Amino acid sequence: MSVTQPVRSPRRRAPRNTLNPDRILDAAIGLLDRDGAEAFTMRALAEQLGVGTMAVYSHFRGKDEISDAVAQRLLDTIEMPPAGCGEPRAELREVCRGLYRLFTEHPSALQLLTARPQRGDDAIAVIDRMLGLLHRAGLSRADAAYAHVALMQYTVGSALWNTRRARALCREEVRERVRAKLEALPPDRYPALVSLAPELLCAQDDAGRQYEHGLDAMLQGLLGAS
Amino acid sequence: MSVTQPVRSPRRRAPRNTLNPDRILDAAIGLLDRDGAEAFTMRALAEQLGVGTMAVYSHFRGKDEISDAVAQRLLDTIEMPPAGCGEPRAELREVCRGLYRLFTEHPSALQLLTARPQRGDDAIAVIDRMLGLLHRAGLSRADAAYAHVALMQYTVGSALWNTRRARALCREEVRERVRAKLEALPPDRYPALVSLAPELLCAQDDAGRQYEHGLDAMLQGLLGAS
DNA sequence: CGCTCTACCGTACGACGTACGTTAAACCCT
DNA sequence: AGGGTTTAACGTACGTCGTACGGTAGAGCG
Repeated sequence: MSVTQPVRSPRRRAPRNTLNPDRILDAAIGLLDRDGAEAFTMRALAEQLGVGTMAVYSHFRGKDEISDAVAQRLLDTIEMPPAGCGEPRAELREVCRGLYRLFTEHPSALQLLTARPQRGDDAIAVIDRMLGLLHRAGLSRADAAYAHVALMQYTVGSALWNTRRARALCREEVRERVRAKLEALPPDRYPALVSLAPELLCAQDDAGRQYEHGLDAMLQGLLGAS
Repeated sequence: MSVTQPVRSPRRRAPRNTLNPDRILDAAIGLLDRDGAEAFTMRALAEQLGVGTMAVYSHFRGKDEISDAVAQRLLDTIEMPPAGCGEPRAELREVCRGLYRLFTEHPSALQLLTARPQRGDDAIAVIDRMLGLLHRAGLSRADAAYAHVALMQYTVGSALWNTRRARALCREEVRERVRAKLEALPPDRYPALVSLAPELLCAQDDAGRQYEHGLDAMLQGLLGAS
C-alpha cells in the first residue's frame, strides 16, 4: 500500500458543486474589505475560494458582473430603523447614518461603487424610505426629490473622503508630515489655514462626528430650522 | 535617386528635447478629458505625445507621479471670485461653485483623485479661502474647520454622482430603461419612489441646479438662516 | 573632431481580464 | 451496475497593462 502517488499538484480539481454565486460574493466582499480594491482580482478571488481562476466564470459573466452583484448585495444589507417610529427628521438622520455606516464599513466596496459607470437599480429601499420621510416632513414633491439626492451625495462624498483620510492617517508618520506641512506654510499667503491648523487636525480625527455635523447642517437647511 | 529607403518605422526617433513635464501634463489632462480615466494609459499618453512609451519615464517616476501632478495642476486652476468683494455667504457660494465646476469639467480627473490614496497637499488655496470666509461669517474656529470639510465632501460627492449619472444618461436608451424600471416597481413596496418618479427623473436632468439646491441648504444649515 | 551626458527608445517580464476548448464529476436512464 | 449526457471546474493562451533594464543617438562642450 501507500503507493507513493505522483507528486500531486497543490490543489486537486475541486469537486462538482463547490461554487455558487453566494459563496463567490462572500469571498469577494471579504477580499475587498481585507485587502482593498486594488487586490480584488479574479485570480485572488479564485485562490481564496480554492478553485482555478476560470471556475468563477461558470457563475458570473465577468468581473464587472461580480462588482455589480457585490454592490447590490451590500446595498441590500443597510440597517435602517423600524419605520414610522418617530418624527421624520430623526428617522431621516438614522437612515443616512445607516448608509454612512455601510460605506465606512466596506470602504473598498464604496470605491468600487464610485468607480463603475452606474447601473440604475441602486439602493431602492433606502431611496424610497428617504423620499417618504422627506414628504412626511413637509417638503413638496420636487423638493423631496432634490433633497434625497443631496443627502445621498453628501453621504457618499463624506464616506469617500473619510475612508481615504483614514487609510492615510492611520500611520503616525503621515500625520506628522501633514502637521509639519501645515506649520511650514507661509502665514501671509494662507492666514486662515495656518491659524486654524490645530482645529483642522483635530477635526480630521473623528470622521463620524464630522459626518454628523455636516448631516445636521444639511437636514436643517433642507427641512427648515428645527 | 529616390533610393527606396527601407520601409521606415512609422515614427522616427523624436529629437532631443521634445518632452518636458508641462507638455506631458497637458497631454495627460487632454487624454483624461477626451477619452476617460480608463483610457489614461502610459502607452496612449506616449502616442499622443508622439514619442515612445518609455520616454515619459525620463520626466516622471511613473504613472502615480503623473496622476498626482495632474491633480495638483488642476486644483491650482480653480477659478475663485476676487477676495473680499461681498458678504461671506455669497462669496463662499462662489468658491464652492468654482470647485464644482472644475470637477465637472474634468470628470475623469475627479475619478482619478478619488481613486488614489490621497497625499496631503491638496487644494491649499481653496481651503484657506473657505476657512477665512467661514470665520468672517461668524463661525467659531472649530465650527469653521468642520464646515469647510462638509462643503468639500458635499461638493466632491455631488460632482462624482452627477458625472457618473451624466455618462450613463447621455444615451437615450438608458434613460428609457430607468423610466421603465421605475414604472415596473411594486407601488405597495415602494410607494414614495413610485409616486415621485416624475420628479426624480426631472431632478436628475439638471445636475447643476441640483448641486446648488444642496449647496444652499448646506450653507444655510452651517451659517444659520439668511 | 571626439567625448560625455542623458533624453529617448526596444525589449522583456510579470500581472491582469478573459476567450476557447478540454476534462472529469455528478446525475440519469436503462 | 454500466454507459451516456451534461456542465462545473480547469489549463492554456492572447492581448493589455505598468515598468525595469540596457542600448542608442543627438546635443553640447572641450
